[in-house]
Amino acid sequence: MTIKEVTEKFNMTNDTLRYYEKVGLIGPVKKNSSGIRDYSDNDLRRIEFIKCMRSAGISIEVLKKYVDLYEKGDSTKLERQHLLEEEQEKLEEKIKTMTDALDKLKYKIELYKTDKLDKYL
Amino acid sequence: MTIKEVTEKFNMTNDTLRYYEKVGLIGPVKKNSSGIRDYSDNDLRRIEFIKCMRSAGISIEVLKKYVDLYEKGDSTKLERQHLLEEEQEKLEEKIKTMTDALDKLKYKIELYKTDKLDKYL
DNA sequence: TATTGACTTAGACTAGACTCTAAATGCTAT
DNA sequence: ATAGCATTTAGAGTCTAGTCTAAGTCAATA
Repeated sequence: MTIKEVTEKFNMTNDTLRYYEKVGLIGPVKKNSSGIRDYSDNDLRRIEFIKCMRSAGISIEVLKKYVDLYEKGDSTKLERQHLLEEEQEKLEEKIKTMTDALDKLKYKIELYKTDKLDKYL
Repeated sequence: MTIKEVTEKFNMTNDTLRYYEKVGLIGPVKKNSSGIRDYSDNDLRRIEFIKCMRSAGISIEVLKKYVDLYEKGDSTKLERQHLLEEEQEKLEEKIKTMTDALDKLKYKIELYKTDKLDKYL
């Protein structure tokens, strides 16, 4: 699959794809005889995972660490699990923070709708 | 209230407080005869709101827009309401995105725990 | 009175994650 | 075979949201 097709499939730019490859999140992607990338199913699987985790705000640094552990083989399984568990906790906290903010936002909007706004921001 | 007390109350740095003031999110904060900031209750209320919205990822640009509308007076009420409603939608989407990612993360962790991990990242 | 520590400013710097540029090469359609 | 679009690289530039630095002022204390 060409880079163009990948960008369309996952709705991301080719710059981002090459950037992820450069920092080692994916690939190195196989290239054909004239040097053009040909993404494998495995590459696509990774990109999907990475994209999903990035959209949740997990940093490239953490993802890189996970990928590196994966590359080291089975002996890193437990460490990988712990890394994911830590990220799970962080993510749960973030969702909670955002849900709290959402509630406040909704409350404020309700004040606007019912014209019960006080004098404060 | 001094800047120090505010940083402690809201657990943020004085740099951030002065930065928010510089870009017009709060204040200008009243200063005493020797030029030192004395935050009012109103300032504190704003800081709390701003901090909460920032923690949910709402950009400084958007918050600045909201503050500017507020400063313009009652005639901007409807516009402010719409702005908040837009942010509410964005926030709900973000929370959904993150919840989806969290589910995938949990599933993956479950694979680790039950040793049912496949050969992929 | 001298020092210490909090506060002030303007402005430079940083981190993270892209995003863009330039220059070269490749592919495809006319 | 040539126009025109896609792809490649290395490396520079951008954006957001702070964070840090330097140089200075001020109040309280030893």
